[in-house]
Amino acid sequence: MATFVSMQFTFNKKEKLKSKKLIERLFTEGKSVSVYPLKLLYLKVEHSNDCAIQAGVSVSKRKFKNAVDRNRIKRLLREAFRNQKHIISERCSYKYIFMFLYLDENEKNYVFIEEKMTNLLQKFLKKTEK
RNA sequence: AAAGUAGGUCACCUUAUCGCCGUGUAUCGAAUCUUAUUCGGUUCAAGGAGGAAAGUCCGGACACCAUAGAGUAUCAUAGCGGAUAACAUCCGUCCAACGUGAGUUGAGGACAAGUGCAACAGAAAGCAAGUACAGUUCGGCUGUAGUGAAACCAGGUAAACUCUAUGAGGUGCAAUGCUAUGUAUAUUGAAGUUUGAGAAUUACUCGUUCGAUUUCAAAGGGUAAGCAGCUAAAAUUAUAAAGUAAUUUAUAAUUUAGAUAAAUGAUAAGGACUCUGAUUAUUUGGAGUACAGAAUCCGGCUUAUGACCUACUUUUUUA
Repeated sequence: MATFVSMQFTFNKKEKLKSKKLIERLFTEGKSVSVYPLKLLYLKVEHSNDCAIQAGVSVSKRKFKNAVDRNRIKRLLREAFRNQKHIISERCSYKYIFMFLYLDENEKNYVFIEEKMTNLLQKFLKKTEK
């Protein structure tokens, strides 16, 4: 049981959204939830591998000009999702693909982003359970 | 001390917890034709962005295209000598310009091959003229004066055309090869008929290669799937020798990222440094720690940028 709990905080290659086809579908057909400055695009998928959720992260080039800043935001988002994803994985029965977008133009600290991530995921659950 | 010139070094550190990436070891499970291989999980171990990784501006390595051949055009380079795989880079040196100086910069081949251009002044700086005076063989023939750096025959200018010498085939790792899935019709090969519309090759010309249609056979568009290419190299460090130096040679040691919506992170505590407020002569509060992220790999150039060190120059002060 202890191993199961520790596994919840991982975010390895399998859980990353990689297929370009799926990403394109997500952007065209996906629905969205947002808690500023975060936005979540999601799509229910039939065929997938073992993991319940595949997630990706995206930061626009217009808002953050330098690659260093973009990387920084992506890492923060990924970290926040990694720590909070148990909210979803415990209660969600379908398979989804996710894409997180960052909308603000300024960099925020980790505590702020993690808080927003929690709110966002709870909002997502409420919306899908209805 | 201030202002400057040249060169070099480092790129905040430590610990804990939770994660990411590939590698290796051990182990567990599954698959296959063999005690071996492949795939997946777990444990442990050692590693995991830069001096510019950036701009993509030069030069190579490497790969493919088979005429990549000849000529023209185009582009690049340009004192002299050297280094290098190569260069528009680097080193030495001469000359010129700038700076009080340490130094910096150079777009430094040729104008007796031809063509073009030239502010102001001047009648005129080529194609058209011409002022004054003097001489005269009476011909706008000769001389002098006036303008100007230069005046009718020479000079300046090649970040003007041009000439000279040297060099350059094209496209780029989304190259290219293999594997998987698997179908319209372009493709390839062979044979028959046809002898020419056209296509490809570097911008053009020549040259070269292909060719229109029918039948048969093979393979294949695309899917940005997977694997290889993919990191051990013009490598790094140390010592010695040669050379003014760039650099070269020899010996020894070391192994140093390989991701692909793209890993190299997050949090906490402590320390270091900088700025700053208070207090005061050692404490304490706050803020900050530049520029910036590998994407086939090297050598440069350019741009961005924090701190420190060394040598030198000028000025001022003191002795």
